[in-house]
Amino acid sequence: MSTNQDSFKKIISHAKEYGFIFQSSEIYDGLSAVYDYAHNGVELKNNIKKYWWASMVQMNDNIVGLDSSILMHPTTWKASGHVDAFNDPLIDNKDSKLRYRADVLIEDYITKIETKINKEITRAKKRFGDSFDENQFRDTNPRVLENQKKIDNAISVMKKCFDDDDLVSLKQLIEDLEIVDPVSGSKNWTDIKQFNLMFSTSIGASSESASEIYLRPETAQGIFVNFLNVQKSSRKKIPFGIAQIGKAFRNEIIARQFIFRMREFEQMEMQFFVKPGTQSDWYEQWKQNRIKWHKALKLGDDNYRFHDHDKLAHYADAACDIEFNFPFGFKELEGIHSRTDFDLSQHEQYSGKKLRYFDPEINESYIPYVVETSIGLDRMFLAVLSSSFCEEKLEDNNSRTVLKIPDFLAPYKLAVLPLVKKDGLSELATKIFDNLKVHYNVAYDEKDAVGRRYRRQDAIGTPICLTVDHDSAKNDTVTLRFRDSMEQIRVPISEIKNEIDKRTSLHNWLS
RNA sequence: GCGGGAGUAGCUCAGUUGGUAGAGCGUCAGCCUUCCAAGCUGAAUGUCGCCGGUUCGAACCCGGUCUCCCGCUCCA
Repeated sequence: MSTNQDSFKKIISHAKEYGFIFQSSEIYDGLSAVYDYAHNGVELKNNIKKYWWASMVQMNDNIVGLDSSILMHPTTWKASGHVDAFNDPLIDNKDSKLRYRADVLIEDYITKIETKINKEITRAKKRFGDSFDENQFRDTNPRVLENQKKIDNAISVMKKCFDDDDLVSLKQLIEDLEIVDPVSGSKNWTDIKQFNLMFSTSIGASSESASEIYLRPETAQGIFVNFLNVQKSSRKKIPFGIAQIGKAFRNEIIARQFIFRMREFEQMEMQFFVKPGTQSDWYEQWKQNRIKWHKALKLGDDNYRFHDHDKLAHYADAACDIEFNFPFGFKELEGIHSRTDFDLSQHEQYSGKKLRYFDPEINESYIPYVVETSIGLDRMFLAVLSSSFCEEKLEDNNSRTVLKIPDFLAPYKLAVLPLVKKDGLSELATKIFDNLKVHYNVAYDEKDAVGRRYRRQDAIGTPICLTVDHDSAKNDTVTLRFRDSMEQIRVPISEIKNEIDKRTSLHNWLS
C-alpha cells in the first residue's frame, strides 16, 4: 500500500516535470481540483480521444458523433432529475465526524419505526391466530397508533421543510425525533447545509436581465435533447448510437486523488438507442465491447474488473462500472448503464415535444430505450499514465524511468537524433525530421550524449528513436531504437515511414 | 466538511537552540563525444505557499488562510 502511494506521488511529480499535468492557476496557489494538460499531456489526451472516437464512430456505421453545448436550457436539468438529485441537504455529526444526508437519516428513522410496528403485528398475529384482523389492530393498539403518528408527523414535517427550503426546521425535526448517529450514537449535530453539485452561471450581460443556468453536470442530456434532430438528419434506424466527447462540471463536495475527481472534467459518452425489450441484450453486448476496447490497450487484463450495481439509479434497469486498478486501488473508469426510456420520456413530458421513433419494421412508434457507455477521459488518461509508468533496473545496474504508453497513444511517435552534431549528421537528421513531421508528431534533439536523449524520450513514452550516424550518409540507412526493448534495427531511409506505420498506427488497435 | 501528514530552485530534499538560503539531479551556453542518463568549462533560477503577529532580527515560534496527499464521507 505504501509503495503504491509512493509510486502515485512519483507519477504526479513525473506528470509535472515532463509536461503532462499542471495544477490550474498554480502561481496563485492553484485552484482546488482543477488541472491543466501541458504539451505532452494534451497530445496523450488527444490520442485517447482519437482512439475512442475511431472505435465508436469510425468503426460503427450506426453510430454518429455530436458536439453539444455546455450551456443548456435550465429545464433540461429539471427533466433529467439533476435539480433534485444534485441538491443534497447534508448534516455532520460533531462526535463521529461523519456526514449524512439529512433526508436519509429521517427516512432511516421512519424505517426503524415501521419495523417496530411490524414486529408488534407479527407478535399479535401469533397470539390471536386466525381471528387476527390487522387493520383493526392498527387502528386500536395504542403502541402502534403512537408509532404511526410519529411516522406521519415526520413525513409531513419533512415534506413541508423541503417545500419551504427550511433547513432550520429540518434540523429541529432531527432533534425532535432524537435521531442518533448510527455509528457513534451521538446526537451532537451540526446545522444542515444545502449542497448543490451543479455549477451555476448566468446568461445575459446585464445583471437585471440575467437568468441563472447551469454548466452541464453530464454530457448525456445534450444527446437526448438532440435525439430526433440527429436521427432524422442522419437517417439512422434503430438501433443506433450518438457519441460525444465533452466537458462536464460538478461541484464535488470533496474532489481528490489528482485528476481522478475534478470539478471540470471530460467525458466520452455514447448513448445507444434500442427497441424496448431488447435493452438487456444490448447492455450485455456493450459491456463486452467496452471491456474489449480497454484490454486491447494491453495495460494488463488484471487491472480491469466489472462492478455490477446492486442499488440502481432512478433511471436505470441495469448498471455496472468497469473499474481500473489505479495506484490508489480499483476505482470506476467507465460506466455502462441501461437507462430505459427515462430520459427521453422526461424530456417529452417537460418539453411537450414527441421524442419517438417510428419503427418501419413493426409500423409503430415508441420511445426508444437507451444503453449508455460513459468513460471519464481524465480517468482514462490517469489509467494510461499510471499503469505505463515504470522504473526499470537495467543489466549494467543503471536504472531508467520509462512510460510504456501504448505506441499509438504516445505524445510523440518518434524522436530524430543525430548521433553527434558535427560531420553533417545534424543536417541529414534535420532533413529526415522535416520529411516525417508532416505525418506524425516528431521530436528532434541533438543536445547531450545520445544515451541521455534516449532516456529523455523514454520518460515521455516516445516508442521509437531514430538515430542518424556516420554510416547513414554513406548507405542511406538509420537505426531505429525501441523504447521497451531498447533494441535497435537498421532500416533504409526510404523504409522509415513504413516501419513507423507498422508499429504505431491506430488501425493496429482497431478491430 | 472533520481528522492525520505536507508545502524551501523545474524535480528530490538539507537547513543544527530564530541571525535575511544550500546540495544532488535537471535546465541553458560552449567544449568534448563511433549508440543507452555519471567528461570538461561557465550560467540562470527562490520575496523559503500566502497574510498577519511576536522579536533588534523569522524558512524556523504563534495565529489565520490557500494548496496537495491519506482516512472518513460523497460519487447518475
